[in-house]
Amino acid sequence: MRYTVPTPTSVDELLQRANRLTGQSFAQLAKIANLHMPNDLKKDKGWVGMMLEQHLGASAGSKPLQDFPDLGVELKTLPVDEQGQPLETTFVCVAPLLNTSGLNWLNSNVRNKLSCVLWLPIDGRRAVPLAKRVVGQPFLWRPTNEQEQALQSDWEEHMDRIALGEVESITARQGEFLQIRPKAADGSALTEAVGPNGQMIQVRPRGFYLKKTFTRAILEQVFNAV
DNA sequence: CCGTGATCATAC
DNA sequence: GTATGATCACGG
Repeated sequence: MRYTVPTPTSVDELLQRANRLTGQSFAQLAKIANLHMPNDLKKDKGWVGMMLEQHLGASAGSKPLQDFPDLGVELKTLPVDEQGQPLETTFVCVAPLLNTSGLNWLNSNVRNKLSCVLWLPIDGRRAVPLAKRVVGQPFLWRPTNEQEQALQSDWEEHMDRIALGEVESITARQGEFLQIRPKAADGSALTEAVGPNGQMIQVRPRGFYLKKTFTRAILEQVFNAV
């Protein structure tokens, strides 16, 4: 039997539910959800995120939508170290490589996903057994105008390259806060893109990721507000 | 294969 | 030490 929670009908309800997870260990939460507790995340990289989705009643599925479409809220776990600093970049969504002419920042998937995020900091310390790690203090975040402009600038730079057939020349070093990196099941995954001479080429699918400097600033803004 | 959830692990 | 490029699992 699968553990299901009804999808929250308000942001307040979602926040209350998220707050109740604070301090709970992954072992406790796995038991409640009737989930197998892996020893590590080597072969279960998305385990924590999916478990927490279940606890919060996120709509299942892999649609390119927010986790709580009716509330306009996206859920993101953020693994942090002992000092509360992000341990990983944050995946946002797949990067469109084809038919990009009608796309702009305002209708982009990146903006939609990041317009309102329920961040769930989690203990990401590898030295701590997975079962003993705990959920941190969740918080709801909307980008400031400044943050959104920075993201838009990066997004436009990346999309220009893609539109010009330069996807293969994009590296993760580009973009101040938003980077593009491969995103695939393995090296055999291929998708179509525009090549340097406007022809179709096959490339590894790409995804948008937030660099750690960006999520670190969000954490500081929220927890170290002076 | 695509998009969801991400972390792994090696090159730097 | 850490970021980049690679990879893992799953539902559809």
